[in-house]
Amino acid sequence: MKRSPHYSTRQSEAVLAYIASLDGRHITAAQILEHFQSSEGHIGRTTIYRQLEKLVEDGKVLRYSCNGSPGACYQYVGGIQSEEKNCHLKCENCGSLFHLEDEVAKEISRRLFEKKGFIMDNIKTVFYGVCSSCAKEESHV
Amino acid sequence: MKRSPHYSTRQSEAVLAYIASLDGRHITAAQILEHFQSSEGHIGRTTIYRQLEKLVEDGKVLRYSCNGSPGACYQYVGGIQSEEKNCHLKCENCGSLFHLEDEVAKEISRRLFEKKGFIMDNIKTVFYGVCSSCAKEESHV
DNA sequence: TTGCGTGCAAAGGTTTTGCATGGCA
DNA sequence: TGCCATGCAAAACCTTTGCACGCAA
Repeated sequence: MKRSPHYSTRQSEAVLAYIASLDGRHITAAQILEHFQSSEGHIGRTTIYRQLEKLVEDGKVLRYSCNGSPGACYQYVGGIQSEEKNCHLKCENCGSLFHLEDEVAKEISRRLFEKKGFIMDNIKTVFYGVCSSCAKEESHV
Repeated sequence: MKRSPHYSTRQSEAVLAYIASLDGRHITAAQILEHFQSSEGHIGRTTIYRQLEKLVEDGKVLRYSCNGSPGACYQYVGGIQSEEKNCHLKCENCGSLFHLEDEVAKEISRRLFEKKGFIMDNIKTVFYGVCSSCAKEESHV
């Protein structure tokens, strides 16, 4: 659980910059790999996986699987969660990511503790579902 | 996207029966594989994967990834993808997976809907954190 | 100088595919 | 009988590891 200090390298900066530049959209590991194979600033596969691992540990990036397809997806959340350590809501329809107010998160967290003695990790926990805009659209169809 | 008619075979029945017998608990592909390697009614790897694929297409079974661990998880949902299915609590320390009582899940779900208009997907949502037994141990250390 | 970071090659594990055979309807 | 299903072996994937070298602090 302890974190070693991170060195700043060309590769670590580039991976973070790239995934952060997606503005919250998610991307597959394969796509990241491909991006850094082709662009002039080549980065090895191993390094990319290891940087992603660190970003996930740091809570800057989320890792999850997209719809049963093999291969993980990554999504930058560093900007969202920097101040408050909030949970996220992930819309399975449009892919948008929302952050949950601290108040509600705490309430849920407390509930889980009372009922199950479970200490929720706000950074890692992601609620999946359908966001309000998508729910509206679906009801029209 | 079209479905061919399915033949009923010893293997297809056995796979469905096994996963349905878990009463909603999920299971990894590896565990299913193992089960049918060892039990007297041996079923080949390929067949198991293909049966699972069909069950997922039919909506009888859900496939998702358990956190970052490689390998998919499957869960029987019997065609009713209702809001009544349980969420899971995943302990980041010991790795145990717990089920969350329907009552609590509903409460949380309702809260998210009220506050954010977000319709939670109970099946996909996983709460990460530390379970009660691990919390106790940690406090002793 | 120290120890983390990098990247190649190779290993490890999961899932899919080719193909000949078996079995349901 | 006509297809679909099965299962072995092998291929195709995704991710991690071993190891020697590079480089930030």
